[in-house]
Amino acid sequence: MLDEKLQIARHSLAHILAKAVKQLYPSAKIAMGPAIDDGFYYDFDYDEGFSKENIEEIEKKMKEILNKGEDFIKKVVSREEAEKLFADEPYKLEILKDLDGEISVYYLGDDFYDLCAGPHVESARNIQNFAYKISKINGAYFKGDEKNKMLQRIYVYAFKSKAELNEHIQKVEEALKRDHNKLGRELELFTTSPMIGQGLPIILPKGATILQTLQRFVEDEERKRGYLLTMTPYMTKKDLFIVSGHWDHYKDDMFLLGNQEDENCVCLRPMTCPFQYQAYLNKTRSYKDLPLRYNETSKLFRKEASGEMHGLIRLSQFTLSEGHIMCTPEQLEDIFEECVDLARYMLKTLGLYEDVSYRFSKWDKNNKDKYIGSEEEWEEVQGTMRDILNDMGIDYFEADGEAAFYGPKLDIQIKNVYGKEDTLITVQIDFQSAKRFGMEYTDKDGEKKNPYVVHRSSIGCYERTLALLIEKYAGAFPVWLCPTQVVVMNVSANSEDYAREVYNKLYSQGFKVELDTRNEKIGYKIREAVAQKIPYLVVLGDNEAESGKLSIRKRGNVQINDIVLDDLVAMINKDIEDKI
RNA sequence: GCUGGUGUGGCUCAAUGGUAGAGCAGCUGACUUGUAAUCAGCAGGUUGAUGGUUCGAUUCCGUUCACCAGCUCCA
Repeated sequence: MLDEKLQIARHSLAHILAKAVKQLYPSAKIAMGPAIDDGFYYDFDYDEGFSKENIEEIEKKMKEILNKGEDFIKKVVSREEAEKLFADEPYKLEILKDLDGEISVYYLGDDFYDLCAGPHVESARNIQNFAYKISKINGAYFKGDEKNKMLQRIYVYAFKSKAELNEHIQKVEEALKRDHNKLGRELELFTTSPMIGQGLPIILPKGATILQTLQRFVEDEERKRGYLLTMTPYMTKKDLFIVSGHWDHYKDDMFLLGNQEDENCVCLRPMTCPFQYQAYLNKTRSYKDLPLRYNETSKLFRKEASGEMHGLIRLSQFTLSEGHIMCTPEQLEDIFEECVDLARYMLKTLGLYEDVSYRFSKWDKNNKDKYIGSEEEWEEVQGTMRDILNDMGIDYFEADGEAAFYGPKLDIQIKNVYGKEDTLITVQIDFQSAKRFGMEYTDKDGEKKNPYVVHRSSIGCYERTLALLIEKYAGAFPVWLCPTQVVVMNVSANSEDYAREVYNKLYSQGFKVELDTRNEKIGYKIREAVAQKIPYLVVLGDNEAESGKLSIRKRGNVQINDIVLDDLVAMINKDIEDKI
């Protein structure tokens, strides 16, 4: 829970910022400035843009204003008065239009006032001890609408004390060291190429090894849970997506081969759903066949806006642990729970369970064009979903306008090191597709009925998951996921044969092991292995060669001398079995 | 897509209008060394690309591509 008083103080500081900017740059127009998790921001329309020098001026001016200790004085005004007061502030007038009820203006001294509902601290004196620092300045659309003008958003960290501020700044710096985009490249997990283009990373051998381990794990677990694996095409005639509704609702996000008007136009698939429906349609289904669980490790292709793609989080081509379950209405709740259970099992195994939040993503009834199905149907299925979520005791938050075009979703959300939230896993109820594709089952009573379709991912997008794992573990992955679990190295040429022998034994145990015989660079190669976060280094010299034992260095700088190979094998196996 | 930033060998960084340079990594040879650096040598760059200004551009300007953050959109 956010500290309400703290948020009021931060929001009050936002007005101090606005006043400072207005005094320094009178031509700047003010928009709005709410409190956020680590401070506040304020949006300005200032065509010159704010420079680095401006930042210092602004911070200094804020201090000056704070030191005056003026009171925040509220005045309730009529709409006409407000329009007069803000005649020169077009964004305030725009905001005014959306207001109904009491219109309040807050004064801070004689020379500054702002249209704001409040609440604020009583006086700037109350927040004089706050520590703040402008963290970044970025563009942001007025009212979050890309059709509106892009304004300059000044983000400011704000905390009760200098110590808290510094602690936060340090925390942010530490977090950024785990940035998957930097670390993932350093650890040689992936790279990108300008010749290939945006959103199309090259997964390097170490990254590929991790993804392979993950994929095998996921597919094995899904099989245990009753899923049937499909392998469906990467592309299709557009007919498939016309029936599914994607052609109308998703065409702009698809890669199309050939002229889209042409009958032979081919689409690269942005999702696997309708392909698996065709598998369902392969023969007549009875209620006895349900639930029918299909899974597929799918390569998907989505045309994203150029500014959207980054690192391994948002890609043009990505791999989804995708699945669809066809079930009867009676089975829906159990199936939904089973999907959430699978997702949670995956999160626990990966160590991400504590890091996620649950979003109940609903449609936007003011934007019906974006969806298929009637209002009654939407309200009904969302009601069903809410009941299930409540029955499960999931602590979720609701979000309007985040549903898929065919149904509501439970999105499992996670934040990256920048605090940006993305969907990791999703479970969706689809009440439309079966009808559209004529998917039926013969029920006990002999009636043909449409099944529900539950769309779900089990670890979500593999690339994105890898990104979050890099950040979670700062590259020091759990041993079962490590692309290199053991490095064997020799101190001098004398011990090279022994190192080879140990390497071969470990290799034959199935471990991911590397041999490094550049003994003339022993210091360097150890540092290199440490930097690569290798779980086990086996360093061998004359002593070990003679005794037939091993000296190892475990990740975290734990030195263990004179153990036998079987001990090491047991240690690694235990790590692998424990997963985390 | 929009706003802003960045782009010099594999990596970390120099050079700022005047012949692109260093350390590490790599390769060759010597050394055989026990946890932050053994020695010597070699090789590696149309300074992301492209157009312009200039006697001369890595440096200034335009365009473009890529990377990063934010907004918008989304797995």
